[in-house]
Amino acid sequence: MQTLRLFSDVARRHSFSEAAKLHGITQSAASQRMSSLEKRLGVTLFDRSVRPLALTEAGEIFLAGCSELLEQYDRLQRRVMGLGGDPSGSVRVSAIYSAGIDLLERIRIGFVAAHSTVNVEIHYQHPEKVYQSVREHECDLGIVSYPQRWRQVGVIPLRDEVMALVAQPGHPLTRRASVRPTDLNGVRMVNFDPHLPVARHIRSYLRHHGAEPIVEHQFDNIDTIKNAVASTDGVAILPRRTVMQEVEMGVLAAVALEPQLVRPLGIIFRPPQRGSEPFGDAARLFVEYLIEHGRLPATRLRQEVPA
Amino acid sequence: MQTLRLFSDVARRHSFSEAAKLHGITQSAASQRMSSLEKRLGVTLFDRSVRPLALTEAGEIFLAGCSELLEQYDRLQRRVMGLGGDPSGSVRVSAIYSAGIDLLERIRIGFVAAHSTVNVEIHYQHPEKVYQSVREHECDLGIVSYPQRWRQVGVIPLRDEVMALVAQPGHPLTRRASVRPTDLNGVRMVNFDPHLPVARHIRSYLRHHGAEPIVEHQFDNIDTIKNAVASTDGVAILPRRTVMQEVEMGVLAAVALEPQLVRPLGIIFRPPQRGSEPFGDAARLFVEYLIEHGRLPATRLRQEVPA
DNA sequence: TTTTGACATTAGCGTTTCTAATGCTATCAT
DNA sequence: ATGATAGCATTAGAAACGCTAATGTCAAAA
Repeated sequence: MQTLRLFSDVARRHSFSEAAKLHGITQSAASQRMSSLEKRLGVTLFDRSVRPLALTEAGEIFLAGCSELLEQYDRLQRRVMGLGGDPSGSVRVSAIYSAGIDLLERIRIGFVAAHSTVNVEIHYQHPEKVYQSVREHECDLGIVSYPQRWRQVGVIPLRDEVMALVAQPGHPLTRRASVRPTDLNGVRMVNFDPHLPVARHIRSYLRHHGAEPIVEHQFDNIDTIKNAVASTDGVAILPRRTVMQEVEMGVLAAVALEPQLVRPLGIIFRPPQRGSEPFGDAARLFVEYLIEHGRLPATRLRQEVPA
Repeated sequence: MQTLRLFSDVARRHSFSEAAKLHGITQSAASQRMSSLEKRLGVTLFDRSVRPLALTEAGEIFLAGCSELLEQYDRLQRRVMGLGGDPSGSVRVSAIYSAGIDLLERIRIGFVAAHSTVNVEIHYQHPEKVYQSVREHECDLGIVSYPQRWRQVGVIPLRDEVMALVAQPGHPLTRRASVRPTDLNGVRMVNFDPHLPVARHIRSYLRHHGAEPIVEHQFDNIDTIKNAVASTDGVAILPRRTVMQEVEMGVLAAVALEPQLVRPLGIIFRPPQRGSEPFGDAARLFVEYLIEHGRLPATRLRQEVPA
């Protein structure tokens, strides 16, 4: 049983040493246990010939089964131990960078304060990696923008983030109370990398409202965009929340867009296979907390942007 | 894992020593392992103060969970090992005495011949015990007559056994090609114990056809009834199949009943709980074999007896 | 009450599994 | 290319764990 748990951790982290540390044993012990597990099963579970350790096909299957098995065992143990109380265990979250490290960290801290038996790990990654992590059992849930009910993932809408026009404090457009898309005609703009969902939605928003800004640069990460805007005369459309701090410090200025543009954030998870629960108890608890505390205090009605 | 398997066997057999033998270890080892399991869980699983060892409430819950878990693990292991072949493991069957030791044994032998990796154990018990065994996870499936979709068990009809009038070879009624219920008026009869379902159905059959035999004795077991009939002038209504041998040997005579009376046999099983399969792979295979080979060569249409 | 069967307990031993140290190899940076 | 680095494999020895055998205890049956 403990060996399965070790396997699960090794597989998710793609590392013997990390998993070993986590279990309080040496890397050597982990290696030996995994070898003997493979011998028992008569199957190679890992591909050791590549450096971020990979799983073989059999390993993938075994990982999926193990996750389910372990969760089930934990549930059983909890039931038998008569604990109606908090579940224990870990929740692994993969989030896109721009989900807001500050926001998620605040939520995480509040959560572990309320449920001290649960450990929450958040990894920030590129959107593609988030989907992949969820599909490959490397995490319990993912947080992405514009969640798509893609094959192999389920979706829970989380919140709509209001987008705002961002520019240097001295920029002419920042004088106004709000900016309309047509005001951006001919304005130099910094946008997201075109293969990020958010970039496609912004372009679509602009095109449908007849705006044709000059896209000067494209970055795949919010911080770089903020830096670019702060040091040039370009503008950008970013989630208002992500620039709050810079606005207060006077480094950037933000102006409301008219009509409003929102970026939906959502939780994605691997949908239940035949007969398994979508989340483990710890993960479910966290999702509930996330929905409760992660929504905007006063959520405005979500406004659809024509695709 | 192996400990869970041991627990499962101990719980089902209500015996440390038997389970230990089954696992090729000493009773002492089994005792120690179970103690340590209890310590790990922080719960008492067994009630050791009664002699056929009992399970505590927590033990019952844990057993149900373990069964599920172990089956799931076996499935996973098989998948990973790339075996699309026969499942391995044990199938535990509880059957009523009168299901026919000869019939079931023949089926069992045929089955293990075809699937050598599967072990089949059949226990013959009283009907109540069979239901209890199924409900309490002590077996994978049960075989009973007049299966009732009682709470907590699922039902698969297996076969209808034709009932016949049985008497000493010299008895007047055995001269005839068939016997009608009214012919039994005033005849001395040996019947099943009234709290067996089959007895209630026979009485109901007789009453609805206006027959009023004199019920002289009541036994809860077919062999005793056969003995009683063979050594007195009483008659009995028994499944024809169960007296074939005695008829051939000239110890008993059997005559068809008109209208026909049948006793349905069925398979009972504990219905799937949330998300678990109704049978393990080995058990499913056996059930399929049972249905295939356990039905009468030419099954006559089942004839309902008004309740 | 006595007997019997079954579980608990203990000590000692054997196997398993761990650690520590070292070697090997894939990746990365220069 | 070439060396540096990180991570896994392998080994031997040590610690830990689980098993057996023997004995004690208690519930159920006679």
